[in-house]
Amino acid sequence: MTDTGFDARFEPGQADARWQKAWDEAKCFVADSNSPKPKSYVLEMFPYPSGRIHIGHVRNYTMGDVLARYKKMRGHEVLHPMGWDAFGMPAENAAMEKGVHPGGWTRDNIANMKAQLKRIGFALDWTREFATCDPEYYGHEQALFIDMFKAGLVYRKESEVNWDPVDQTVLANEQVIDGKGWRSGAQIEKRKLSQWFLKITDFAEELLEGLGELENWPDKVRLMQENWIGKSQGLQLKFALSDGQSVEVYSTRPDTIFGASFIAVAADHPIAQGVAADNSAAQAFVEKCKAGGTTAAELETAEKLGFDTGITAVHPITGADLPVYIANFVLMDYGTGAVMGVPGHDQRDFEFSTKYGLPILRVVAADKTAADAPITEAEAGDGVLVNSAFLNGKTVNEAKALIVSRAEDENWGEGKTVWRLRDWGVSRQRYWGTPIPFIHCDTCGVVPAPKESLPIELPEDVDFQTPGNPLVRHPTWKHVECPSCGGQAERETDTLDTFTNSSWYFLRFASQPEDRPFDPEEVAKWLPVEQYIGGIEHAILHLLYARFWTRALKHTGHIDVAEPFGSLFTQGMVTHETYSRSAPEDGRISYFTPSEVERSADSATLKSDGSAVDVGRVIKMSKSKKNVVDPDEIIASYGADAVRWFMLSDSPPERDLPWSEAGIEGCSRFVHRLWRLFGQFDADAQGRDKALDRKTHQTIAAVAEDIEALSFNKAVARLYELTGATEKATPSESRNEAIRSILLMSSPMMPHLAEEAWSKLDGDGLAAMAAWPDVDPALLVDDEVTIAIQHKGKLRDTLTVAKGLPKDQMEELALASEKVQRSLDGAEVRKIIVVPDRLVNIVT
RNA sequence: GCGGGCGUGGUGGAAUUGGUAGACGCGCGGGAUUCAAAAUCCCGUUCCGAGAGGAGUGCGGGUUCGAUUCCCGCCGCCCGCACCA
Repeated sequence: MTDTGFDARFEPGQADARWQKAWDEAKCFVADSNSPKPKSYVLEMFPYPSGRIHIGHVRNYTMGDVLARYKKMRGHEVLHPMGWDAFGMPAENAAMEKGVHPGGWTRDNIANMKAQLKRIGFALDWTREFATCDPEYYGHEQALFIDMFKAGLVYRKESEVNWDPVDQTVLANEQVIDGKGWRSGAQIEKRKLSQWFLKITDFAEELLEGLGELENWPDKVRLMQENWIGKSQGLQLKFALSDGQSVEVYSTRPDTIFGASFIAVAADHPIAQGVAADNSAAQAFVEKCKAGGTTAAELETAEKLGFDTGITAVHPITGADLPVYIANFVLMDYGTGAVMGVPGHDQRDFEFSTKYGLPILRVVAADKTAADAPITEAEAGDGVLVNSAFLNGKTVNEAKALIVSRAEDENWGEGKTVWRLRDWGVSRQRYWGTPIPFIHCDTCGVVPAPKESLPIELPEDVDFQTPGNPLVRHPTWKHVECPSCGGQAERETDTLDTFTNSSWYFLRFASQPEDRPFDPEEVAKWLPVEQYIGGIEHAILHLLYARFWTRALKHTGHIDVAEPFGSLFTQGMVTHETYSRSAPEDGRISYFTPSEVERSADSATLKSDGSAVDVGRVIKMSKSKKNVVDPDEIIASYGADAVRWFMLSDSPPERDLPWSEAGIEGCSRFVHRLWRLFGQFDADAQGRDKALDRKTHQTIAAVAEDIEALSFNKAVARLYELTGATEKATPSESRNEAIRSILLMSSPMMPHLAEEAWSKLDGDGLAAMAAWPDVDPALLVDDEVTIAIQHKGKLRDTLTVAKGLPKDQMEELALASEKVQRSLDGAEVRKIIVVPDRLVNIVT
């Protein structure tokens, strides 16, 4: 055997850094938009610079990296960029807790995390890196925001926030715990502020329609967005009130109008406000509704409460009087802020009616004879109308249409399309975000900042020792001349929701001119993103906002792309079991990190004292439960390739990946096993090995398919199989070809190992630039197949037969089987089902 | 509460479109090598059963010659719910 110069062991400690440097120097991963090659834009959701790369990031970026490297091997010009979603609350929290500046804290974090990413060997085009907190980025965002304003997509309106009366500050939903401020513990109030909104509802129809074209998005994400947009057809109808006014309600079930037993309005509905003005009990109830959380989840899980206003509404058909309630579960933002309560056929209305003793009527039943069946829970299903005068016997859909046309004829209501989607409130009363580029002038009103004045940069000299927004307190920052009249005016002190930063960053990656947000021609070259990868937690908000911005920018003439992400993949979380002990005195639980614990197959002990700890469930890694592993530590122990391989193996990428020490060790063993196999390349070997050739080519085709489908776990399993088969084979040209193919196929996944072996085997240039191995189609098909012989649906025997064997011969062979005859035991054969190349099922 | 998803050995999972359940990895058991260990290699490993055979994909039903796959009803866990990113 020729000496290939392989060292006894692969040393990731030395090889990793060496090859990372080589890729940098060769500018391997810098994307060239002028290249004639087909273009692939591979993008993973960029991270928030929290300080350390999390193992979940590693998984996300490894998947993208494999695809990017694979595409390159297939001859594509690949854009695989990275940047930082750098605005957000954690930086302000750090500023408050540690007295550091949010900007400095963020930039330090970015430097650390970038170094971590580099150590994993990602094929990223770092020349396009930016952070959203760079004035060069958010200045362009300000310009885009002004353009949207000019296009009529931006407006201001009153909207509620969580107000902490002690800290005198606005809190995010996650900072409100059980209705109390997270720091102050004070009862949170809802307070109305004038805030900025983007008219995403103008695009509701388009965003809904567009989902139909996103064939390479997971169905679940499309469905979630569809439900979120929530298009519904219903009836908006007017009820005359006993106090001489009227109330408009919206219902998606107008067919159940004969079952209405009350009207309910939101606490901030004008009718509720009117009643509260001169009724202290009503006032108290409205106040009560204002306390507590603003989130939909809280509203809907809260006990359904109502206040009887004493006003009654006249049923437009029966003329009956219905009581009007103020209710805590009615949302002012949806429909008209008032509903008709039909307890028989809506669960919330049912609970409400049960509580307040209101009549519960059946107006829909399975059939006419069930008209008087008692109602024990709300029945929202289909059926025929009963107890409903002229609607009796009609189906739900027929009844809906009849009621709408009658309402329109008689002029008390009209059919209407209503969307659940609300306009996007982008105002944040915080420092660390994009300043909203507007100026408030007493004379001219709210005017956009001149484009020449952009970027409007955040002031550096701010203090976080006093609660509230530092931009408001800053001595000079907000004072400016009105661009319109030149008089004294003030800057807007609200900043933009950080979701706006992530709504167009993928365009900035595609091109980065200084004087414009992006170059439309470059955008046209790269967009849509060929493969976007990120967490399922972004299924609705981020992805919908990014789709909206893209469409809005098309509308304003900036670009000619409607959908930013051609193909979407949502990956699962990385999980780990937890280690804890509860203190005997007070039962307080303290958690331990995996590195503090010695874990064997059936026990877990704390390294420091050698006694047992409790092993908890496998859950998402979180700092509070300490079930985290640090990428740096494991890379130092096992090398980048073992970590990358672990990220790809076993668990399907869309599912959660449980981290385990044993698993990473297994991966590390495989890295070294491959190294040994690569070292067995024998330049003097002669002859072909037909079976191995077939296996090699089948694997190349299958791995390519798996990578393109992002089924990395399957690609990994196939590489294990081929590795096993190759190890067992005797030296031959075929075996050398198998080794070379394994090397190239493993290159996107374990690039450092591949590069090291490639150089030893005198490969041309860098493995990262090599081509994917070719497949001989003739070797893909087997000429024999194993078929199953079943009797009564149970497996009795298997036979190896020539592929494409005619049905009657398969049947004959099946009946000839001794095992089958024993199972049949002389029973009469009634039917034989034959599936070519698969099975024969004998029915007796 | 509402919307969406997931559930297969000790364990992560595989299984064309309804067609041999458990590929491949981890762990575990046995063996080889070694002064010894590490590393490596070989064999075995769903459960019950000596075997023949039987049972088995969260639970309970259904459709089918045949169901992990399709349908209905439950249970458990996870994600989102508009100011976390």
